[in-house]
Amino acid sequence: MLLAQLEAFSEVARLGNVSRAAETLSVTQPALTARLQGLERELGVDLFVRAARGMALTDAGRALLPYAQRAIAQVLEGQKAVDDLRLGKVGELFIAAAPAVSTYVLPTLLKSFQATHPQVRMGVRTGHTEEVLEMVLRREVDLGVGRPIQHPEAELIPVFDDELVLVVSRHHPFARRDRIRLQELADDRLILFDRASSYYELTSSLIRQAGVVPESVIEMDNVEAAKKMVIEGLGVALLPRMALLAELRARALRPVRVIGAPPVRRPIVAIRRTDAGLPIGPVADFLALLRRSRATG
Amino acid sequence: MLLAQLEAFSEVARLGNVSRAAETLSVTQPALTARLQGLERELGVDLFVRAARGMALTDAGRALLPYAQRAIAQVLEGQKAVDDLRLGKVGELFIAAAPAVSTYVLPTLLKSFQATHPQVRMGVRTGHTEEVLEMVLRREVDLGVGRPIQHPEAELIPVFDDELVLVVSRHHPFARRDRIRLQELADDRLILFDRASSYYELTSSLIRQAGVVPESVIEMDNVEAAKKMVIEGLGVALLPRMALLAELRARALRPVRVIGAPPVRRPIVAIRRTDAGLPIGPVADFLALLRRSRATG
DNA sequence: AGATGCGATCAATTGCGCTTATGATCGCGC
DNA sequence: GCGCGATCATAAGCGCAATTGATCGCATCT
Repeated sequence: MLLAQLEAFSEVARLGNVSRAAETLSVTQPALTARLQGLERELGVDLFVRAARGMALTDAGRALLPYAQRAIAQVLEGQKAVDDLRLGKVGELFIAAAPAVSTYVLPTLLKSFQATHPQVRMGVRTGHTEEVLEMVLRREVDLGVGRPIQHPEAELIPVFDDELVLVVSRHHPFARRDRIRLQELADDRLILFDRASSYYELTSSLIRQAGVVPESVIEMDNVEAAKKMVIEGLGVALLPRMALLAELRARALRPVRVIGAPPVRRPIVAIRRTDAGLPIGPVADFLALLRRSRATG
Repeated sequence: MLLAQLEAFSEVARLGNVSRAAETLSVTQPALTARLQGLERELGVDLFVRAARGMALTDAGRALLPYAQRAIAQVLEGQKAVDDLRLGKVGELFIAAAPAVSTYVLPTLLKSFQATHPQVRMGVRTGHTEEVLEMVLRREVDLGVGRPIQHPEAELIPVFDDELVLVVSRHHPFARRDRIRLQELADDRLILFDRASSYYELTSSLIRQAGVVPESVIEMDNVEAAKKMVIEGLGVALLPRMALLAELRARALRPVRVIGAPPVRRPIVAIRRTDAGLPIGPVADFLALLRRSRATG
């Protein structure tokens, strides 16, 4: 049985006239006649009584009509559901993100996403990249955001590069200078944060690599506290740029470039299950937003 | 969009495997692949992620699946509904019938019909043939049963011929004789029934035609009373055979043939709206039963 | 590394529906 | 009463698309 036959049946039943139904369906009248005959042949009953005045439903036709209409309606609704999803109108967007992303990137992004996708249910879960990967693999979230991590069932989509920025307080001597030499850091107190974060390792190795042994080190367990310490003039810190946007803009913290030390860039990637296919709908839209957000970083 | 595409989609989604789905659908694997690709092209989204292990639904596929399944289910249920109707399993059988039919024919018939069609809702309305016609035209009933009556929107289907039978009591002198001459009736009391019925006219004209003026006439308004009168020996009566089946079988009434007077036969017909099409299902089954019942008359 | 399973692709064929054109029937109006 | 318009059915030709069997490419498993 063909959907076209049911549409023909439904439309002819509605209009009681093959020729007019042919117009509204944009086919020729013989084509419709053939569809109806095919349907009647397949079902083994007459669906219409042919009169000079047109077509009238038989009992069998009356019995079939509601089923045909419901079948057609389901197809249309299905198309609409897929369209809505494809266009990102409806759906879900659950994201797992690393703490820095979750704290400093997502709020702004999700706000503007919510504005353009009011019907999309959203949710965020925070964890380190390994946990993000787990949540993606367990399908607890539609998308993960974190640093690159390899797994056969996960694929990574580059999103933007974060950068470790050396910052000092506005009153610090370095604040007036464009750039300094790494050795000058030896006199400063270095503020590290979150042993569990990948930044810790990066920061430490950078320092060690330069043979600089800072006079003292303060270890914090979160970025927010570290920033406060720097602002209060307790030391300098290498912090991810995405965590500093507000303070840099307000000039509460000043970036300092280190001569000879190339910027430490860390790619941020989106993590998807390999078997989820190309992102569509809300996920695709959010990914695009995420990549554009590089400009704001 | 084709129903075949939705079936392909649904089955592949169920089995996660194009080749196996092709088997259960009795088509080749490339055919299924083509259907899926066509559906994806039409919807503008991927429905499956192709992996070495098979096919996995995408979000879009998951969104579409319930609609596809419901559409298919509606089609199947529609087929079943038509089949049930065609085979007379379900449906309605509302009959309008002339009084004699309603009283003497339908009870037996509907009893056996009910036995073979337990799921069919039945109903009977009684009226003279003109009223039966009206009920048919107003679609209050599926079928009328009565004497022939012409109307442009009604068609008549011969069912059986009823016969007017001259009956006498078992003690009547005629009871021992095969046949009598019409003139012999002159000595008898003639029992007529129901001025409103067509039988009245027929009976009267038969008598008048023979030039016989019965000694006396008793007029009853129903067949049942008339039969009782005859049984009690109060006279003779010309009554429809279908109203006499029980008494003839019990030999409480005896039929008498009148020499030279051909049997008065009256066709009983079924009455259907012209625009209702060929009877199917319960109506068709009952019609067949009705025509076979001629044997019992 | 070879074998296996799976889906995509290819080329030839078939079938089926669509369109245009024509026929058949009926009701209606002049 | 006869032609005309409306309506659905039929016929013939065409073209698209589905089917098929074979083959390819890829990935995984052994």
